[in-house]
Amino acid sequence: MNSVNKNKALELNPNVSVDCVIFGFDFDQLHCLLIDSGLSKTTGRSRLAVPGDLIYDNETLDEAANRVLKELTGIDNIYLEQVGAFGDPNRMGKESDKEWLKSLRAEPDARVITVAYFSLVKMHDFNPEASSFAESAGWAPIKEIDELAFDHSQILECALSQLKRKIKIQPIGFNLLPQKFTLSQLHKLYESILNKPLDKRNFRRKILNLQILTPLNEKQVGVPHKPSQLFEFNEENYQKLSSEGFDNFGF
Amino acid sequence: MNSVNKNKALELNPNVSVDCVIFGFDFDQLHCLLIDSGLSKTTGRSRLAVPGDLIYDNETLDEAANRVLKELTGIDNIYLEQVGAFGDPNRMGKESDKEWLKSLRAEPDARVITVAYFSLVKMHDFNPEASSFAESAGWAPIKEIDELAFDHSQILECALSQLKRKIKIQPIGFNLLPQKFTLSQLHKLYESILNKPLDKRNFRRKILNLQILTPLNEKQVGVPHKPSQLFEFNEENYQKLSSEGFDNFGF
DNA sequence: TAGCTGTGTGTCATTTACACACTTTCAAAG
DNA sequence: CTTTGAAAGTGTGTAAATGACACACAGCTA
Repeated sequence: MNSVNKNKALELNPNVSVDCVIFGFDFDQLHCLLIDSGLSKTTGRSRLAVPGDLIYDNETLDEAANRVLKELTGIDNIYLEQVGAFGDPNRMGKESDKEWLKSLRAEPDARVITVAYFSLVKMHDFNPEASSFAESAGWAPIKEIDELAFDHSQILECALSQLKRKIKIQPIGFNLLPQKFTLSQLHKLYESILNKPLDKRNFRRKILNLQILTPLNEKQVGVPHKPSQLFEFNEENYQKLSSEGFDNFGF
Repeated sequence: MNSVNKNKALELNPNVSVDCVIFGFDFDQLHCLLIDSGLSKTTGRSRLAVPGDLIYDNETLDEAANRVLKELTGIDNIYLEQVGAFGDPNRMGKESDKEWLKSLRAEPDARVITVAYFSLVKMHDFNPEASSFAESAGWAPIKEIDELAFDHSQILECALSQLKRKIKIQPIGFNLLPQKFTLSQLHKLYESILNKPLDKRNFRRKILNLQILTPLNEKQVGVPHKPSQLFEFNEENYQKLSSEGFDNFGF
């Protein structure tokens, strides 16, 4: 039905979706952006899920994921990485999810394979409270996320473990921080993602040795303690480093 | 057409396939199992590809990949790991591939997303020469593989880099060797996969320190040089090690 | 001006990485 | 039977990286 249609431009593929695990950091904890089904008429409870959509037949998977992100947050050029495909035939089979699915999909019973992505956004660039998704989307601290709809708990878990692995070998964490940040903020970010304490002095030493941070002639203002040095990420040095075969932060 | 049909049991999903990059090791080089399209009637040339198939609507992605492996090699329980999804709308658009596709698929123009896997087989357990695929499947040394059909070059590259990453943090290489093997064979295997020389003594020291090899009271026989000690992989110790948080071979 | 809070810093002991060369053992050839 | 070739196996010293660890200071607030 869908797949042999020559006029593909506006055709949703009923069998393949993308789901985006969107991470954000508020200088204290790692968060994840979730959408809410609203209260179910039958169960009286609501379900939470990671945002996603079916793909169009003329877009790549990456384009579909970027589209979902753009529609939800209004932001382009978000850091995005594929996590993998999830295709259990019963992945959307929970009774409690079917009602929601019927309101979302033209073919709610279709078997859908989803391709999961994780993305990193500067949390303070996007406040769902102020967007058109105020009602249905919000940041949840990772540690407080309980069971999600469909197979999204499993997807979140995979995305998080990929993030943990990746952040140790590439400085992608900078996508979660504003352009100017302090070493303490970066330190806290690593601790939040890896979910374990890291020695402050050793952390500073390792990060600074990498030479991918540029110290600024600027300090924090308005903090009730000694203001700390601000840094920015030095992409040029990182490029140099990675072309020479850099691959380990070593935490 | 496919997706809303309730009688899914024998229904191929025309939009999703799996492709399996099958690695093998002949004690000298890393190989990959490829299938051959046969000579094209129009171009007079043949195309090589990684084996794969559309999925059935009632199987998981992992099951589909296992099925492809079983059909091709006759072997069950092959080590298998997902690489990711590949979904460029034009991934099968090369003219030279379309002829082949027409002979393979009921809907050769359908847009197909494929989920790639890599798998590791004990090469000497499976000799395609002796199988029913003698004509169309064979081992090719990785280094000699040129351009493949569809987007399979890209898939192979991703699979290989995932293998490189993975073999440094988990002893999955043992899936490529017979039960009894020598340290030199293991050494050569690592060099072949990582595509770089590794210092012999440091390699031996690191591997032996992991305590995941059991030395056998057996030596190589019939070799025209000092016969070497045989080892086998000690799964028990590995389990212990990995539950304690082992994650680095450190090459 | 006292008190609080987070910033910022150095050393040492241990571990790990790496570079490097010679002797042993066996089979095959002569 | 002796020689030869080919790969196995083994130890040490040096340099670099890592991990553990504690305290003084700056700047704000009250």
